[in-house]
Amino acid sequence: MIATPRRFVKRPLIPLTSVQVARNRVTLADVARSAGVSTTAASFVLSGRGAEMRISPDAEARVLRAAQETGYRPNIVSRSLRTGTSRTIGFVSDTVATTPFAGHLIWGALDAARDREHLLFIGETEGDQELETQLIEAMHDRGVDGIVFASMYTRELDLPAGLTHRPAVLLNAVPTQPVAITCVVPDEFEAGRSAVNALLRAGHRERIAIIGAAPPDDTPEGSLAAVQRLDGIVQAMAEAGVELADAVPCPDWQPDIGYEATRLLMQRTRPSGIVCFNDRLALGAYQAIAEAGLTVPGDVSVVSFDDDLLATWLRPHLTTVALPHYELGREAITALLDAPQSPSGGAPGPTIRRIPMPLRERDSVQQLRAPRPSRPSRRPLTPR
Amino acid sequence: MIATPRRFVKRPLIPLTSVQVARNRVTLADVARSAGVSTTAASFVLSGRGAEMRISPDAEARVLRAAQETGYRPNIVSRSLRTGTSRTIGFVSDTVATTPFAGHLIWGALDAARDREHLLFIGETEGDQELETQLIEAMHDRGVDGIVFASMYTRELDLPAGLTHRPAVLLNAVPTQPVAITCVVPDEFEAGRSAVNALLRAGHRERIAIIGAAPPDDTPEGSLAAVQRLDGIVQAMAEAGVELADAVPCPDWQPDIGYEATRLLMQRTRPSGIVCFNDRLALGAYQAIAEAGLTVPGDVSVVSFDDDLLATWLRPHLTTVALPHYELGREAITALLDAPQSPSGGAPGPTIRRIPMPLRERDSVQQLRAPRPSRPSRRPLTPR
DNA sequence: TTGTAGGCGTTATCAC
DNA sequence: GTGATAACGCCTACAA
Repeated sequence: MIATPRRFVKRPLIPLTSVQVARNRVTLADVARSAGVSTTAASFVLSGRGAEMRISPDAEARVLRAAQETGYRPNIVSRSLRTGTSRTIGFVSDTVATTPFAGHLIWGALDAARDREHLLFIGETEGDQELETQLIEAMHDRGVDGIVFASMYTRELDLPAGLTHRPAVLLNAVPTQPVAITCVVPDEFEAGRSAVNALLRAGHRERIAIIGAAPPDDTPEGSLAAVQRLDGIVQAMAEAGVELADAVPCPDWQPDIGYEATRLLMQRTRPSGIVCFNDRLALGAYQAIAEAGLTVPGDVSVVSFDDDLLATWLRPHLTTVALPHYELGREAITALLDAPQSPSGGAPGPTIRRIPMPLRERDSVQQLRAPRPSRPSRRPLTPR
Repeated sequence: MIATPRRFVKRPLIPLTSVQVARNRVTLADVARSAGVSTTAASFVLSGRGAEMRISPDAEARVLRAAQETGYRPNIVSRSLRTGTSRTIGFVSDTVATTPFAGHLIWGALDAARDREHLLFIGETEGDQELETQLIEAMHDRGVDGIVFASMYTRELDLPAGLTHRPAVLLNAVPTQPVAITCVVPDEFEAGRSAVNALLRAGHRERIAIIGAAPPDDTPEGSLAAVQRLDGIVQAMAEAGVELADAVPCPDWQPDIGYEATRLLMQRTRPSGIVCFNDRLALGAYQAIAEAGLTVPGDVSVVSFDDDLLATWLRPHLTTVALPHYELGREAITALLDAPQSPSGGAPGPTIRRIPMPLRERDSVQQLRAPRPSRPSRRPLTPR
């Protein structure tokens, strides 16, 4: 009665409903029966606590074998009902489609989730506040262990209802309210410094211009990226003792706007180096520069932000400061799963984790003269 | 004992585990208690079958009000355990990140799912067969109602294990095996016809060349899109009685390849119209044409496929046949949810739903002379 | 060392 | 017309 693995023996007849779902999965009870032990024993063995519970090695082996042979997989739905944990995370963002970035954000999140044996629900809100709440509720209805709430461009946002009750992480965003929540954002300020520094290091000092925003604070509405990139640029230039030659603010960062802005720039200051606030603007800049009969980087050097796919499609390849979307996605999931259970675990404000934005040096910056002996870089002393 | 809504009355003390999850949701029992009826009655009312079960109007009203007031939301996990349906769908694709298209595919799927009150699990396989199986199993462990298995470019694929047991739909792919499964794919063949026809309609007849594949069958490995676009192009030209002037096959459809291919073309045949097999190739073509001191569309007209974001970034805007990613995503979910329950519901082979690829006419095609009086277009008589 | 039993929240059966 | 009651699959306190 012990040795013979009797699979699928008389399962109790269940009253079939008119439309009965096919349930042909192997259950824990099946495994236990097949191994000749109780479901309790089987449960302990399969959760790795067989030794702890002092199950006999023989019984343990039988359970393991039975599970193997029957291809048993635990039903996470029922486990979730019992334990309240579903190995499932909700990923809600304002956009998954319009920007190619979204893919990498999700990619990183998926990878991190997979490492921890979690699955991801995806939801898109298109910025609709009611939809945000609905999605978050729908996910909680399905027992998610936590939610990552993501924005596609770095910004401040009002925390949607339902996020605060259970574990949550903000991705690419910080809350307007002073709530205790973990935020994962790219380090846009350092990125601003990196971008101009690429130009400064190559010897550009005279005619550096920027496209996308203008000091002190002419930036696209609500874009934290714009503000912080600008801050970084301004600070790095001040440190180097270099004047900003020109700046064209842009309401929207699209190629045609970059094109017009650059035409304006070429008439006004004819810069030798341009920092574009993203790669699309840079595409427009390339077009305008070519149209003026000039070349990149021979006549004009161009640096940019984002490291869009576009950056390596352009000729010459564009030097740009990358948004580390993959890392951002990863970090958000990691932070969520590693978070202490209590949301009230510390200071009464957000915990902000800044992810570095690496400079991708390519072919759009002209080396003007031998690099100056680098003096020890003076990093800012004031906290941001 | 009836009228007073007593919420949160003595819930039975449950033995707390060491780490007990906070369960502060309102349950059906809470609602029933609050309305002074049994959970059965409450269940029937809330599932809209109150009348059918002849619940008194008064009781029904009380239940509805109690649910409203307490903000009751059904726990889908437990419902799923009981009924086997989770209002959840798995979306597994080989890539969500590398191509911007993926976003629109997912977008359409999300929208369709939301219309039907379903949530989407997302998974990425990177083409790894073991990962495919793991993901599909992980989703079934969580009780998904079905799975959409998506490819990012149209192709044939081996059906991964675990897909056939429960409802599934193939997106952007057809199975190599003759299994009964619904497939949703873009109509690449008609797209091929549309592309050349845009050129032919504009009066181009002499020097039409193509970049990306060459007749009869020099196409990138495994790409159904390449084969079918080529077929469509060849057929449309044959119908119009026009010879193909030149063709450059490309192993990979990237900008630099398009650039080189176009340079070759300009030396060899100096075409007046080029059909590029995707927009990235077209970007390369633009670059090569400009470098040769020629203009689009003045000297060379360009048509393409995909309607990448790129298409409207280029100057002039690119005429291209769009991949309807949003529609594809929508259709896959719709097909999945509308599918008859039995997988063995018909012919022993895939059911293929072809989604039209619309031509986006923009500024890269030059009208050569007044359009010829269109003779009735001879559509193919042979089935594909 | 192993098994029994109860409960997670819902739905469905079947007596009253 | 309504309300116990059982069951979905899993986990675990507790009894044996």
